[in-house]
Amino acid sequence: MLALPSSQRSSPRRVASRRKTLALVITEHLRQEIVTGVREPGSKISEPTIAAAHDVSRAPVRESLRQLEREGLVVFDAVGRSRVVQLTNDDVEDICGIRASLESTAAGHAARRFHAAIEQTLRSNVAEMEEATTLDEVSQLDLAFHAAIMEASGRRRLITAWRAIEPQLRLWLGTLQRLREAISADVLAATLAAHRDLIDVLASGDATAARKAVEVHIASWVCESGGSP
Amino acid sequence: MLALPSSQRSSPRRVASRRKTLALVITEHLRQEIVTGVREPGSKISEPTIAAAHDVSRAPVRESLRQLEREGLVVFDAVGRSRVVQLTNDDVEDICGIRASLESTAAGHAARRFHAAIEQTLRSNVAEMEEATTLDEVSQLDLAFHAAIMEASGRRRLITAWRAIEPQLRLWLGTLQRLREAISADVLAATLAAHRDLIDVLASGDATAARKAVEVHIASWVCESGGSP
DNA sequence: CTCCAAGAAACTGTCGACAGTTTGAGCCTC
DNA sequence: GAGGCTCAAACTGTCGACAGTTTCTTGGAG
Repeated sequence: MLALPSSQRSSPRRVASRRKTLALVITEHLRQEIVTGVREPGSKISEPTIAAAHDVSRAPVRESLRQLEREGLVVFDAVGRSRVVQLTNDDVEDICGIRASLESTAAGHAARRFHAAIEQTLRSNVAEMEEATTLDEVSQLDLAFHAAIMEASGRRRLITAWRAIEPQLRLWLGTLQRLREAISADVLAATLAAHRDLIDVLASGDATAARKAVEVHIASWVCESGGSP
Repeated sequence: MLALPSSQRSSPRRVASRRKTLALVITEHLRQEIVTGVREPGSKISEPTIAAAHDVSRAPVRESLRQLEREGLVVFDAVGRSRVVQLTNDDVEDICGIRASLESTAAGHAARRFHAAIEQTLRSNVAEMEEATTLDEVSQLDLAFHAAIMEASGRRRLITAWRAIEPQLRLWLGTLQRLREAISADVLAATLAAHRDLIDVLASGDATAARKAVEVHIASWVCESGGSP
């Protein structure tokens, strides 16, 4: 079963319900397990089991699973059983395509409303990535960088759509990571360079150039290295 | 309150639970009410009220609302209250952009795997549209035409993403409809022509041309007539 | 007549329970 | 030893209930 901070399983439970619903906590936990591969693609997920593991009723678990379905990490069959999604090569290709489109559109908007605070965020992300050592750290920071650009666009709907596929990207990246060992210095250097360039383009305010730059960056990134299992 | 087929409110209720969950029924009903404007954008939605109206408990209602949230028709505030979404002009613009991107990508795939059954579906849709008289009918058929192209792509992920925004498109189209009265003959003719051309391009198997054609078609369609309230 | 406050009403998040269905396991038959 | 059948275990969909909050209402103070 799943490990959980002991505070939560034996305490009155109603304690931590300030704005942080149980469903949210469980969602995050399950998402983590799926993305990191602790739960294998295709493996079954049973509501009662998870409920018991978290010492809660099935209600919040149900909600979590629906949320994860929306994120594309869990799929339900015709009779309502859920399992961890198994991404196909086609899926990955589609996801990357959608992602590229969303991010390049967002970059266009971001270029138009660029300002110091955003630049600050992006630059410190790059700085952190320079220090990063593990492949996992780099991935996290890379996603964070792209997430920051999405936020910078200020477009509610674009952000929503991007959030809906981001977990799948993480899942896929995680799968790849478990196959490789470390990150090649070349790739890291290229990523850093691309990110720096991107910041400059955004700062220039040239929306068209920003869109193009993002498109190129994403296309050159992992997205066509051909999928998983 | 909401009207409902009387069979459902007084009968044993467990009757119709074959594959059709209550949540599904309620989702469809609410979706209909939202896109048709019966429930106004921004209006509050309370679980107990809807549950009572459908003569069910809150559980399926809850699930329905989450589903509608995923479809972008319902939004939840920080304290968990839900309301009908109010689309902004930016939202509409984003949605149309995402839609164009998804559909043009799908058209590319569809062109490569085009076959008689698909052509049949599309052509009969056009035929129906020629007969259509009301603006509503035309809208329905137009959406169905585009949905058919998405299906024809055979790309799971693209279809999922498209389904996630299609209801919002319907909502927005419905809003527009309620402002205008009838459909202009010009627009209808142009749409029909575009759809016929599209079928030919798909049949030719030229993926690049298909992508382009869809992009142009969508761009020329309602999506830039500038939004709602 | 306006503004604030206490109380009531309405809601959401979560729980435990039950019924009908589906999946699995074990046993019996060839 | 393989295959089919029966029964039990496990699951999902739904229900009604309760507790803690938030929101609306109504009465009172200024």
